[in-house]
Amino acid sequence: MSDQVEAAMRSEAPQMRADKHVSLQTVERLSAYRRVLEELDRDGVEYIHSQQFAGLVGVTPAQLRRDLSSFGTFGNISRGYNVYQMGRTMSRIMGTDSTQSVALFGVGDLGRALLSYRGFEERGFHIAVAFDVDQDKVGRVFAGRRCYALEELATVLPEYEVRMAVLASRPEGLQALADRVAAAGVHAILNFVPKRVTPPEGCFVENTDISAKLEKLSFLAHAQATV
Amino acid sequence: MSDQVEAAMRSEAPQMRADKHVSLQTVERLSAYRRVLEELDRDGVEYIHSQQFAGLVGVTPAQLRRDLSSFGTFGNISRGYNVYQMGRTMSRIMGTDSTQSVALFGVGDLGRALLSYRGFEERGFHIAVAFDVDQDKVGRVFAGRRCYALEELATVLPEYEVRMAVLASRPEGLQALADRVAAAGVHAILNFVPKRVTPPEGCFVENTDISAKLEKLSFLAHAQATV
DNA sequence: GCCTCACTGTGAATAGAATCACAGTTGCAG
DNA sequence: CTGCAACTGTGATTCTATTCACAGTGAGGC
Repeated sequence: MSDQVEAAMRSEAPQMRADKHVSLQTVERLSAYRRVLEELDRDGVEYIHSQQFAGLVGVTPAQLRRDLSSFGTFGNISRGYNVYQMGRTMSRIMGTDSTQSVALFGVGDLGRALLSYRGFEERGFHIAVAFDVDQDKVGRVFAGRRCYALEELATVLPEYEVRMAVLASRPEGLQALADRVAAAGVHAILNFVPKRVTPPEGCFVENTDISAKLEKLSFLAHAQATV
Repeated sequence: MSDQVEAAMRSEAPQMRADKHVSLQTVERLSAYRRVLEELDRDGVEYIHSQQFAGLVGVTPAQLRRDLSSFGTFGNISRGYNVYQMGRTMSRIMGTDSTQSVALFGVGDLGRALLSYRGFEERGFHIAVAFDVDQDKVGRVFAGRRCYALEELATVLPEYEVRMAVLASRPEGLQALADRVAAAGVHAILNFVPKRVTPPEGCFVENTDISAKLEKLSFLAHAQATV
């Protein structure tokens, strides 16, 4: 298969273009696309059409094609999309084709769970280092990762080549923490703390509030019951 | 303050209406609104205008007013919104004014973290019981919650009056698991497993893929660097 | 009691995302 | 080599969400 892949890469290298603007919604679907492509590749599928592919991801074929078209042209008409090739391209687009170091802030219950969560590694992310304010935790090693004091931020982050951060700390002083992290050169923050973070200059913030998800479900279930 | 609250509840009971259709996006913002209202109440704020309120939540005042208007009329012109009253109403709308029992499926790293995560209780959710396929885990008690075998589903769920479920299992057989859970009378499923679940009949499914969030951030950070 | 001021709730306007539908292409069969 | 069948990429359209902007209203001052 490798030869075929090489051939495919030479003859069918996609016209990747750095498009003006890609919708955030499209970006969110990208990882789902990549995951399905990986599965297909594992199953030995070489080409797939938008119809079947869309079915596996759970979107309409039109939406899939539209999403892909923001990044260039991938499809080989009447053969469909080259699974391996496109998987690689997706990874390259998302910047996950090589492993990236991530720092964790807050080694509480959630933080420790994230440290032992294997899903990150599978997708090209490695939590390399942890930080906490609690002096009892500083200096200890959790799931193979050393925990530093917040004060050591500026020296430790460059050492581990960290460019992304995950926040799982207490809500108190969350914004200040985010600001410090951004100032230390981090450009993207994933926030698990149920409190709003105003994105520091030059830094993207993504909020994930798992209780909010439950609340949404609760609303839907109740609403349905009432109707 | 309690007297005032009582008075407020009597004199200013909001015109709650079961509106035809509420946008999902509105629902997602609801929990943010409620969280801010709780904070304001703790700080002793009694009334607040849409301008300041929206600022705290991070939305525009127009959007806030529009969102609220799907549920009825809350505002007291020229005094603004009654913080306590509205917080209660939000809880009632979301069905979180009384604690709800939730079942957890999969007691791996993530599952155990969720068991010890205190955030759920604070918002009216209680993980009452856990299930796992691993015979080593069945019968044990994790963070105060007993772990049952999947086979006991049908008898145990009603016992704990569970109406919502959280999935944190292996990806294998995820859809089958979701179907079984729904068949046992659960109407809402929060899925942490990075694999698509087709909602079973009469059941809502909400997917939360934390790696996907990191991938999104990675894309944004890279895109910015390229531009 | 009346006037003023500023706020809410909402119709109208805009922006944005998803879908439709088809022109253009390409592999393949004969 | 020619014609067919079916797929992609995309302009046009529809649908949905957000923002604008203002009519109507109630609290407070005088």
